[in-house]
Amino acid sequence: MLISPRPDPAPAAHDRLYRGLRARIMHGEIAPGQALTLRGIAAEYEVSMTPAREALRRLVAEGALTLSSSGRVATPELGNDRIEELAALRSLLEVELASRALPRAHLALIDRLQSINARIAEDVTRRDAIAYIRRNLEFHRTLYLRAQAPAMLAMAETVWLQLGPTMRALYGRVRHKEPPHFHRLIIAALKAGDEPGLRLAVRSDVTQGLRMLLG
Amino acid sequence: MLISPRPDPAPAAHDRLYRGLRARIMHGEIAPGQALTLRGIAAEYEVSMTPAREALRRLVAEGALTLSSSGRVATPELGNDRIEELAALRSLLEVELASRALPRAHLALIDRLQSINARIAEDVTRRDAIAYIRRNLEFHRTLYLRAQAPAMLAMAETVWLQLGPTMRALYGRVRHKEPPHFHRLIIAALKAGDEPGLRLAVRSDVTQGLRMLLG
DNA sequence: GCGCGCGATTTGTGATCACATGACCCCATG
DNA sequence: CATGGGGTCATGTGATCACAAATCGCGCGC
Repeated sequence: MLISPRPDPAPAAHDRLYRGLRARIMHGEIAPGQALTLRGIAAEYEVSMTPAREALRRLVAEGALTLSSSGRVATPELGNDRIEELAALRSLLEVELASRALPRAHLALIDRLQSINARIAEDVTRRDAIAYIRRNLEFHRTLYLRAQAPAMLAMAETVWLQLGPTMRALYGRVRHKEPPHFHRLIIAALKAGDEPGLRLAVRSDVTQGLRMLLG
Repeated sequence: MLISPRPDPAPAAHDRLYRGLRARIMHGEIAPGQALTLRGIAAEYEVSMTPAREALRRLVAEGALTLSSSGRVATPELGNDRIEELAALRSLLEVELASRALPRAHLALIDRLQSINARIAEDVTRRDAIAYIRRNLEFHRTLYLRAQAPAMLAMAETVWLQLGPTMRALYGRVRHKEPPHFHRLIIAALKAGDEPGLRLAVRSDVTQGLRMLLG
């Protein structure tokens, strides 16, 4: 009796659409206010409307897309107060996640964070905003995975998702010259086992980018 | 030029299903581990499978339902670590929400909270667990609405949703004799404008109920 | 030249159907 | 009596269709 060598050959169409769209939104590949049509998405992924509807509905439920009164979906155009609120949420959640990850952060993790940070520096000099956003989130997610708090991490990712299109607009117009300063503070605090310093560094890193969007 | 007297006569079927199911889950009317079938839900609400699928998918996206590997949906059966994590999330979010509501809390709000609290006492003596859960959440939501932080409130409600079926199991087996003690502390702190006291009272109230579920 | 209204087209909603898969149950067999 | 196999039924997935409403554009009239 042989076990099938591939346990799941078909990852379900609606899930494929969901993952693809989610990644594009979170990484800022879609501008704020851009409308997405059911038939358009369906045609792009070469499926029917049904899975496209489910994927979009799921993203709307997570706040990644807004649903107009007539049912049209589009990426959200965030007002200043909403951006401020989401930044506060990032602060709350990510400071807690970092704090929980601290006692579990061993050397291999710090090495990984430093290598991600090096790649971020490359993306900065290459002026690649989308790659920068993606790797910045990878930096944070790598750290927070050590917190062993999946529900909390999921909530943080939901916030990232909601900020995705806006971050694109931000990094698209701001000229980045410095590699991430606060990331080095985070790594230093991790090395030193300095929890208050880590909390401050994470809060600063999270707040920094969004603050210039408000001014 | 006349404006139509009823701007939205048809609240959309899938949304009606979503709201109905969401309320039932959040208020603990569905036991943990209970399976929900597409055709069953569709028949219960007298619609076809399509809107039922969207409503269930949306609830899955919010964490209110879990999706097995074969696509079946059921209310989640939470492990102790997950419950602990969700309680920590409630603490984080709701302490912040209460803190933001404090400077805006005027007398009318406190009166409303006290009247809700009185009804909770009635529900306790009546041993009505579902009514108790519903009014307890109403108490918290009424306070947090003053925080003017819709995204944060939405996240808190998502956590409530995930805890809904588990809370039912909790209050179903615990014999409640005392009316909510910490609610009175919250009201007292609001009256006194005592922010540290308010934070402590909210954290205690949120943690109290879940702690006995872990032991 | 400008605004308004009407019509064609786009778009979301919901129903129905065909299909594949996983679950469950009953019975035969050791 | 326990156990395994086979078949039936239940269930999720995705496609297609009909319909209604909203949107956009074009042309007419002022």
